Amino acid sequence: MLAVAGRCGRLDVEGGVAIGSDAQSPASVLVTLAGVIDVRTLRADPALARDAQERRGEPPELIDAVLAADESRRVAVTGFEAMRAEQKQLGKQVARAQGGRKQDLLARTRALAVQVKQADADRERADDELHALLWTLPNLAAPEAPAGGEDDFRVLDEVGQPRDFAAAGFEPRDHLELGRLLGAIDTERGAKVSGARFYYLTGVGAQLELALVQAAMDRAARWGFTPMIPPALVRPRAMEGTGFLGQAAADVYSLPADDLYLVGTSEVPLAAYHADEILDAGSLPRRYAAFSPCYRREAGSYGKDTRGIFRVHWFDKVEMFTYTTLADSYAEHERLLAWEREWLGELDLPYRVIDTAAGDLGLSAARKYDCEAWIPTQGRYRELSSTSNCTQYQARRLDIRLRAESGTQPVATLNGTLMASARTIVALLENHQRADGSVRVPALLRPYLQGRELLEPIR
RNA sequence: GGAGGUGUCGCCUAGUCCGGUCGAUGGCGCCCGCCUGCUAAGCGGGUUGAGGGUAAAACCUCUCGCGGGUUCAAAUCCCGCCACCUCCGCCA
Repeated sequence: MLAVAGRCGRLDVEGGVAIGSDAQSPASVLVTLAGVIDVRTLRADPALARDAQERRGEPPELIDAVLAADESRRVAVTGFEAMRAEQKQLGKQVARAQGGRKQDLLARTRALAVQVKQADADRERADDELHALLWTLPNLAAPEAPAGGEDDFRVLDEVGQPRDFAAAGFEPRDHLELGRLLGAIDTERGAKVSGARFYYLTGVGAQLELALVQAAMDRAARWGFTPMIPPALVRPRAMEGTGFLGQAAADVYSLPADDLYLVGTSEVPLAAYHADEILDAGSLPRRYAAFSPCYRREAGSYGKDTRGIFRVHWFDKVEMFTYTTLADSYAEHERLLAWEREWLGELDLPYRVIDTAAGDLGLSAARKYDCEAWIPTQGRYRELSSTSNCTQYQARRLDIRLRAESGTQPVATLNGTLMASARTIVALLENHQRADGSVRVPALLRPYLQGRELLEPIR
């Protein structure tokens, strides 16, 4: 749900070979792989990087362009620095010199100043060119991620049994119809006021969302996450740093008059939270759970999921986010998945877990698991939550480091949905409905709904 | 929205009027060593980050909120921006 599938991820993958999941230690492999965005590592082993690009379905030539830009940059840097050093030396002599000798020095140094300025401009241009190229590179797909595109995911697990409504003797209503019966969802007025893909949660619908949010935040806090309510409008830096202005740019709402963006997920403000900071290794992992609205333009999804509130321009979400070391990130990814599963289990929803294919990863993810809940009226599993290991990709862009004995190094960042409101409501209503249109409240939510066990149709 | 003030290496701070001797003072904290039954105190040293360079060093460059300008030379002068603080106005 987080990553909006984009153009880059759609290219056909040819010869993309996923290294089997039995590959020894994922950590040891990825320590080197994840550093690819670091030019020096890339310089040291370009073949590895080219190969990684191909597995994602991306053009490997980009790596060579980066290397060329890097070479030019180093030439420019060396040239500038040599001149600048001379200028500083002469400058010191100028300060001490007198009379004619001073005039001679000034003449030399004046000429040099022009050259230094030129060299500095060259260096800056070379720097910008390298930087621009580097920022177009996506993170490297983990060797374990299945090769291919959107449909090439691997199913890791299925939990629970989809209900047999035929056996129960009634035809399931879809969430929109249930929402009307319960007085919980109003899409007509949502469209009147804001347009297509907008809605009002009304009455018990509003209460249900608040219950879900509170239950999710309470759980996250219990698991050790620091509760957060972050800003939903951010500067370009935060958006770029998290990789959302690349392939997903068309799905981002922007406010050009104020140079701000509406976030599609609180992953953005949570990742940028520690931008430009150096964290003590001892303070990791740092875990945050944020409640925020999420805004998505859903460009390119015309005609998809147009009924109800399954795919909307705005919803609220409780998101988990972790800062940790690269070495720990793989285990943390599994932990985030485990928490997502625990949550879905407590909601009594049948779901499956998939391992997203390399070509369907967002710009910044190295690996992504989605949890998909069964939607009875659609007869299939649909994404309810998603967790990504972004390794050091976002941390490099946002300059978030950790202090270790051997200097500093980028941290690893991970994110995972705990509760995305609109879709969770869809899944709850449809899966827990009864013949009379009432809906059973899972035990976990009852304390947050005044003990109610059933949501009843109004009138 | 209006007026004023502030922004220095983890924290605090000197320097900015009068440009070069300031990559930058001092204290706290932290690290290493000495000393000491132990701890504390004391003594000596170290302690921004990044890039280039090297086998590794040496060495060089950049970094005083950010960006630009003036100058042979900018923490220091000029311009713009940002953030924070105070006061006034407005407002959920």
